[in-house]
Amino acid sequence: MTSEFSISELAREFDITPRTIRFYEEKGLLSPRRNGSARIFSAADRVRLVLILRGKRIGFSLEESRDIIDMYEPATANTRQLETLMNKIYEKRLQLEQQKKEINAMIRDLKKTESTCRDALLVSNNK
Amino acid sequence: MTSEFSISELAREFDITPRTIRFYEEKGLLSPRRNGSARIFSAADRVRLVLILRGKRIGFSLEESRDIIDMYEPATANTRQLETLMNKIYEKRLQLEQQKKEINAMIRDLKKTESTCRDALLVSNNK
DNA sequence: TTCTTTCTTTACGTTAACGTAAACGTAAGA
DNA sequence: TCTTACGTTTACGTTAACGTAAAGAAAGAA
Repeated sequence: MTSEFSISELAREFDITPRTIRFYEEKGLLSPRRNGSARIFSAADRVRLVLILRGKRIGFSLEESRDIIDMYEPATANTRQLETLMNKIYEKRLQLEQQKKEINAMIRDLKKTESTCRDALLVSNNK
Repeated sequence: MTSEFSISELAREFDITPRTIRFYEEKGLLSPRRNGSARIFSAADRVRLVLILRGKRIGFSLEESRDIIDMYEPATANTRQLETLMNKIYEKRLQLEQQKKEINAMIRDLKKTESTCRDALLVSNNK
């Protein structure tokens, strides 16, 4: 019950095509185990896919997502590597905070427009 | 002092190329006034450009940004149009809220990794 | 007047992120 | 045994979002 998946299982679950998954592997974002020539995806592979798709929704390129995902697994790094990694993580967090601000600004503007619309509707209904 | 701008002025201010601005016009996101053949950008044009660039940072395509920006100017719409517009705005807001959640999730994960790094550094320094 | 700057249009090139199709292997079911 | 389903690799096609270069107009400085 070590949960493994075929390429089409994952494709179906996340509503993407097998081609997309193969493309991610081609770009070094995934490296599933093989059974002969067939790909076998572990639970960890699945998690990576989830992170890739999340990155997409946030607006990251595949390269950015790969960089971020690689941060999640420091593995066996020395002190120097750990320090530069922490800096990278900090930078990414700043970037994400910035994106949140932009999103909030856009939401605020949309709310304003929405209330303007509502007012216009009230006027046209009460006249 | 009705603040107008040339194409290169805007390009410099936002650190993009004139080509990019022309491209946005080509795609219907901008429609600056003309003096002969030269483009003259109003303050309103500049605001639209700001919104386009903000959309990019959030991860929107130019088409999405155009749709959103068009929402900002209901102009002279009838009741039916206003209602569908409000629905669109609502949808976009939901999408943005969702993006915020994804960003928060990513920040949370990065924080976890960061503290893991910090722990590793402490160990290697104190041993 | 010639040079430099800034603008224009037209058009072909480039990168990312896949789509699509060809050509083939393999295993299960009618 | 034939078909259907799923898998593979290879390779060319497509769209978005510009980059880049060519060729020329207009305007100001030396």
